[in-house]
Amino acid sequence: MQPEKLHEIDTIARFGAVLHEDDHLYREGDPFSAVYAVRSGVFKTYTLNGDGLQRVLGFHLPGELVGLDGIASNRYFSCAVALGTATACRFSFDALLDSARRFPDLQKSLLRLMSQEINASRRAVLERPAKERVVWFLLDFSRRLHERGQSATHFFLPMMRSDIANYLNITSETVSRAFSRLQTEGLIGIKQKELWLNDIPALIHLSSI
Amino acid sequence: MQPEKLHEIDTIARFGAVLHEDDHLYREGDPFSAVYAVRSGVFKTYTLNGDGLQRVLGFHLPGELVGLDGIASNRYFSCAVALGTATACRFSFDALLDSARRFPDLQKSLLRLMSQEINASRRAVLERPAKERVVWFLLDFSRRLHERGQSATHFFLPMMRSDIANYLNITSETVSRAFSRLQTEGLIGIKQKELWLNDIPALIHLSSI
DNA sequence: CGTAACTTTGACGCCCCTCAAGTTGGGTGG
DNA sequence: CCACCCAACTTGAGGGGCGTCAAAGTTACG
Repeated sequence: MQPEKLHEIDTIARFGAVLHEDDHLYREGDPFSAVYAVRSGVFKTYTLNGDGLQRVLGFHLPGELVGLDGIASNRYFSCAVALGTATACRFSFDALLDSARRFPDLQKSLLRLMSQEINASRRAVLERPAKERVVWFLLDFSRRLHERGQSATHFFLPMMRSDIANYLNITSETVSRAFSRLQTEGLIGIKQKELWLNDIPALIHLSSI
Repeated sequence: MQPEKLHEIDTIARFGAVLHEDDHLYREGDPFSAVYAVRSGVFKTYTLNGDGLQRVLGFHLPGELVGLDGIASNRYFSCAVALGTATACRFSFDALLDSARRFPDLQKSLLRLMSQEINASRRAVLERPAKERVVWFLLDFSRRLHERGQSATHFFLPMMRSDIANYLNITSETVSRAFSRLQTEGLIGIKQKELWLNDIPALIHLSSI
């Protein structure tokens, strides 16, 4: 959103407490009353299928909005959990709607944000082979970190391999094998959760998204 | 949306001409100025990838809204084409936004519609085996027809096998084999584009969505 | 009736899932 | 501080589902 609107937003925002690993912003089925803007750290959103297993919907960095999926049924459609220490800013949805009515720019921003989610490129990548999905994930994460002033070539992956795998709809073994292969090819370096992207152009060529 | 709001909507709606097979409501990249409500017939939405191939995003029945994806970038993100004779109702987006400001219920309806698209169950089904995808497609189409007063057990599929396949991210051969298998199992009957669902409970059990 | 587009069916191969075993690293308690 | 434990990660072997390729069957339309 535009910086000149931030003072408007502040009037309806309530800052939440500091969250730690496994703390939830909200859970699937909770009554919907607010959306949250990530302020620091990384959040994971997921739903639970019939067997109680997670289906990872996304990883959310500072500045991104979570909870919009609750609009549809007045209950949250997903769970949002902190991956490590994190903070988020709460926006009462009723107040946000009211402001949106009075400020057309805010209304448009809200609609634009939701429209972007509908068009999300993640859907396209789920139709590609496993290796391309993994490369796309790394490039997407890198780009979003870079947009927030962090290094695009050296960063940490706060989530487990199984979360990445679940998000990309492949198995953690396949993610592991893809990482290993990319490392022996020299395109990335990886040590635990620490990651280097050595040849972003080559990676972009590989992902072809 | 609520019937009691329809007279409001009519004031901003402009009825378009009758469309025929292959006529487009809009094309990817066109400047975004309006959304469309399907009034009769079926529309297909799709994007074009780098090689000029289609990627089918959805099939849209009377009462459903298409074109919302254009909000994100002020240009349509997809193409919308009629599958046979069809009509659609045009809503100027600026007028719609203005009305949404004055009528909170309309604002909420719009947001709810978009939120539903974000949560669309289609995403979940793309993570299932081919046969389940096909069964889900049939059940989804059947349900939506039934909600519009048509038969849930006997109907026509206006799209080609390759469109169904593309939509479900499998090949048309796999769709064909799934149809054949379901027919020999007695769960469906299929002759050209004419379809019977003989055992919906069994099909629901198969799709497990 | 002929042609082109669509659909169906079969054979084959590869990618990725499953299953299994081994390795690594962080956390805990003695 | 060290030994232990458990979760997470890595690596390998084997199998099955689905894509690819090919060919025959079917329908629409001139």
